[in-house]
Amino acid sequence: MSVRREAILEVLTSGPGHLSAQEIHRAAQERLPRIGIATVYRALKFLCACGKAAEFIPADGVARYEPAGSRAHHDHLICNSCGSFIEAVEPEIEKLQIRLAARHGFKPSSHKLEIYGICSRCSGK
Amino acid sequence: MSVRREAILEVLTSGPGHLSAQEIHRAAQERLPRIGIATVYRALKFLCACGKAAEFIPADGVARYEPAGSRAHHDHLICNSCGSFIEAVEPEIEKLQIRLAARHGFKPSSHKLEIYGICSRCSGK
DNA sequence: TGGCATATGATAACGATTATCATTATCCCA
DNA sequence: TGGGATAATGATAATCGTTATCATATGCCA
Ligand SMILES: [Mn+2]
Ligand SMILES: [Mn+2]
Ligand SMILES: [Zn+2]
Ligand SMILES: [Zn+2]
Repeated sequence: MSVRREAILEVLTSGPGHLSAQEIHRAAQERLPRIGIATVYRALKFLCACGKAAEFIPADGVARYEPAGSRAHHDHLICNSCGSFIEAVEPEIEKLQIRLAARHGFKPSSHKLEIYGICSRCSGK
Repeated sequence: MSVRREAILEVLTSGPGHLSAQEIHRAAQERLPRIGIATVYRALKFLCACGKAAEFIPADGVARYEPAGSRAHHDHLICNSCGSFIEAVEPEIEKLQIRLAARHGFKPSSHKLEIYGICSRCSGK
């Protein structure tokens, strides 16, 4: 773990989470002003490969990253209005997914459940 | 509906489904050799807007399209080995998703469930 | 037929990501 | 400790999917 990779992991764990590579780059530049965007992409790939970060790609096709390893799996509720990500998990859904896959002779290794809509803050309640 | 938009809709409904824009372009060129890629993108946007097609973006970030309107909602099992898309639906999951969202004060408008793994053909059974 | 809106194709532009390559930092052992 | 292998870095070019632009073509109705 080089000093930049440490810094990027620190951005992931201390920041608001669910950041894009560009956002991570901007945040990292506050500590390491000369860090390049290529280093950020390389570090993120490295951190994902060793299980310290996880990448996911929402409907706009831009990859986002969050810390992993110590954190449990979860799904995302994504607000179409403010863009915020709400983390949620429903164990029953997880179980049913496995059964659904099995019913089709499919061996699941990962899954992505994203629910798009309007968060409580944006719906003005 | 212009002749090209008809042709592209025909590609969507008659082909193997879950095609990317580039794949749709290639297929459409077999009937309309001079059709441009820009027309394909425009037609796909048009068809999605009027409910005749649906776009979804899997984990590689490349948009794929399928016919819509007459077809019911479904989720996808995506094979990491051969890239095939298996359509599946589990009504119980659909219900639980709505409850999960409600629990967070979230008003869902759409969702995407993709399960990645190995299909029965590729697992050699 | 003329006029105007829409559709089209070629191509430039764009944003995210990856590849390249020269330069630096880091590691490891004589 | 020194120096050479090795890995990491930053600048930048290249790539890929997608969108924007613009001139031309086509369709449609008065
Ligand atoms: Mn998350
Ligand atoms: Mn489908
Ligand atoms: Zn919101
Ligand atoms: Zn397969």
